[in-house]
Amino acid sequence: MRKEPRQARSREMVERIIAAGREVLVQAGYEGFSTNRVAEQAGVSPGSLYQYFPDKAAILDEVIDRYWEHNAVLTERALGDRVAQITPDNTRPVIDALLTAMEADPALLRVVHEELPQARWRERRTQLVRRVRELTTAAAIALSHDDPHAADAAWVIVIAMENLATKWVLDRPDIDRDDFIEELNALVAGYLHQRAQSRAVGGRQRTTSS
Amino acid sequence: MRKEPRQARSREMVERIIAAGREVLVQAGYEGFSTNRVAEQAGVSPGSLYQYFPDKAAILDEVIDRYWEHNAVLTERALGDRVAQITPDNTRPVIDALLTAMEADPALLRVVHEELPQARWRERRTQLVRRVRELTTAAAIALSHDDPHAADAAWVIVIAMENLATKWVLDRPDIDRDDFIEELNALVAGYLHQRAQSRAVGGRQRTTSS
Amino acid sequence: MRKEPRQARSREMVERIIAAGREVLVQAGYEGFSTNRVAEQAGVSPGSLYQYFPDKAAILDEVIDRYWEHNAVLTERALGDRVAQITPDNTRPVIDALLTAMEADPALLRVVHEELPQARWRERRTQLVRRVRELTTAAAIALSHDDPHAADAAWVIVIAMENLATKWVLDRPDIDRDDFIEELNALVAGYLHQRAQSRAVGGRQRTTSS
Amino acid sequence: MRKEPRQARSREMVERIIAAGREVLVQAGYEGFSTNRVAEQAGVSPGSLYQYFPDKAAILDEVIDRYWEHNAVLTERALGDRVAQITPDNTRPVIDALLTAMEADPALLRVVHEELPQARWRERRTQLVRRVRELTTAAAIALSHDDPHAADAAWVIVIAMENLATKWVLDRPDIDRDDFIEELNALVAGYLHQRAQSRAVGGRQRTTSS
DNA sequence: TATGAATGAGCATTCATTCAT
DNA sequence: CATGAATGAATGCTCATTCAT
Repeated sequence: MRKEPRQARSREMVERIIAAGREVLVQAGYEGFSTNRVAEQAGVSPGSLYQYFPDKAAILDEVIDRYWEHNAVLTERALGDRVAQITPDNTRPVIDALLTAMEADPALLRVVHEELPQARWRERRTQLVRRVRELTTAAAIALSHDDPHAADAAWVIVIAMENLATKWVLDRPDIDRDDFIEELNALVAGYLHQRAQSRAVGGRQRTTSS
Repeated sequence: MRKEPRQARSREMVERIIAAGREVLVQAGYEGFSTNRVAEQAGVSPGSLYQYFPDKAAILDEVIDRYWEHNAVLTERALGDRVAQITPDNTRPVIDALLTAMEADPALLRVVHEELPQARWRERRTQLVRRVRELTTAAAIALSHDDPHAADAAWVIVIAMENLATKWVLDRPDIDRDDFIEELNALVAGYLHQRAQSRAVGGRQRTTSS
Repeated sequence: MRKEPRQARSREMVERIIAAGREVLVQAGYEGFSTNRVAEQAGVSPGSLYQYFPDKAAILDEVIDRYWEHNAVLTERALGDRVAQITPDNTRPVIDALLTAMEADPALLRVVHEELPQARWRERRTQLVRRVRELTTAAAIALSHDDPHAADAAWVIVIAMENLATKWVLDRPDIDRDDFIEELNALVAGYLHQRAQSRAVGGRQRTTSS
Repeated sequence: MRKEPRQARSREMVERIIAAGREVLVQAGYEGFSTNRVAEQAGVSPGSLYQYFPDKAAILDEVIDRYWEHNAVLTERALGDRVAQITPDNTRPVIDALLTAMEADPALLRVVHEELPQARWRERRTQLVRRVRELTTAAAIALSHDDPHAADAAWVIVIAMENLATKWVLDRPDIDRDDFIEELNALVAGYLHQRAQSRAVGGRQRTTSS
């Protein structure tokens, strides 16, 4: 019981450091993410950082983890509400949820996507993606029961959606939000129909050979 | 004319530095790209770098420039050979060319896409993308003459293609190369048909409003 | 109050660096004044310098400032004691004070006068000089109330005094200290009398015209 | 005889390098005086410098030597013309000559006096000074035949003249040229009379003792 | 001789990390 | 626990000098 306050203290410090880390990441970018700055932002001495994290990388890892977790939760929640409405022809709720999640913190989104060495957080990204992928695979399969390439299609859709949504938020192309959702919906729907049709017609045509 | 050998010497040195720069970039990553390492890799003294490049950034820029130029040339050439075969229903040659270009140097592709701060080289990327985009816009318009959103569709397609191809090369999902080309072709074709059809049916349906 | 030792630590470190800086300046000269050398001389790591000074120039500035301040204080004190005895015919106390100040640290005097780019520290020098100049102007005016060239005379005297004293300390000509003071006193006194007399006789004679 | 052209070539190159060195010294200052700049200014390769001078310092030495030599010649010539007019009461021609010499190249004068480490060229400076000193000593002795301190007086006068003239040219105080010459003349004349008088009255008065 | 590419020790400065207090 | 002064290896870059051609 006497340990409680200490534990509480620890958690509080960890949170403070992570919050400061996120702030610094957003304000100063990946290259400006220095331990001194994080410590200063957290109102803590540089040495204290090392009581809670083994090194600078660990702080950054935690910040990024939190970011993906946060996004995953947002998406989960959004999907949970609307999952009933989703069909291969109407993926708008999913896309909307995705966009909403990304629009929550564009500054951090930018740093995460454009400044971080992606390799280090590849696994983390997967977690957000997974749920959407599952749904998509289900949809692809629903449309064409015995498609041996359904998983491929799901991969294509998820990657495309994630990147298009990200780029739309970051690069702000001159496309209205609703129009954009419409385009993505058309992309998915068209893709699935096209595939179903190709299979019905009798397999793939190959015009190239590598 | 008697100066030729000297010029040759210069070129040789420039090439050596750039090759070393590329090597360091691949091996040590963007953060490990230091002038001392480049010099060492080139078997040259640090001072020599500065006879051929004004500063570190210039070396890096040249490495990246070469990369994009290389890709652009490869793509151009590939497209040149097959451009006649391209239709909205058969984008396989374009996709194949794109993949081939990217497969040429996956290690560098990884650094360029996953470690470089994108902001600094945004413009470079555009140059390769442009040619594909033009073709795509043309295709979108061809399919639906008075579509006010043709440019949106082109944006969607180009971003999707670029990212899917990149991710396929880098993340090596378990998808056969030909199958992958097939999927991308279906994605584009399905998308364009879906859009054409939606427009024919009488405008868009909106289920969400933000 | 409990912070005192820390403050003391800081002061101590600053003093150590400045002392080292002075030592390096004297031993290695202006051109040899490098941060690494200062750090080594201070028995400190190069990085530590930058906790107390923003850059190399700041260390150097502080060393020079201290030097001038020290000189100014010495001179002020010396003058304070003897100012009553000063007349146009007896400037010995001023000269003595000036010499005493300069003799305090001839090695540093040498660097300051012979190695520093004067432009950068012109202003500093002025501060010490000013007091003497005021006294001198007063003396010049006292001797000849309505002389429009009194300021010129003050300038001549101050520049001459400063340089003669400096050169005497640095070049160690074979002149006894008391004899030297006597000579300078004669120089000033003779100058002022000569000028007063010339004016009385009826203005200046010009033998040259430019 | 076949060696003549080579020798001529050598001389020419040496001259070119020295001229370039002077130019660089004036334009870029002592800190900007780099071998590369000198070579470039001379239209010569950096390596060639080392055929004629052992190192950078040697070039600089020669430039400074020439400067003092030049000044000495100018002064000699000026004095030669007017030496008959010089008396203890009329040093105007000497001063005028001194000023004229210094005014010939104020930019170089500035570098030589305010940027160069004086210690390295102490001896050179002496050469210009010597002639004036001799004349002055003669004048001092003329005024007071058996003065054991005549040499001291000469030293005082020469140092004072040199520095006052230099400072006048460089700092451009608000003193008319003719007025300035008048002041210096008064300084010398007054000084010599004062000393003669003191000696006549019966030796020196000491009010200070160190 | 003359060249100029190549050198490499040296510079000022930064910042993740440690450790005595 | 928390501190923050101290560290020192590493950075990008300069420039006097050398030497193969």
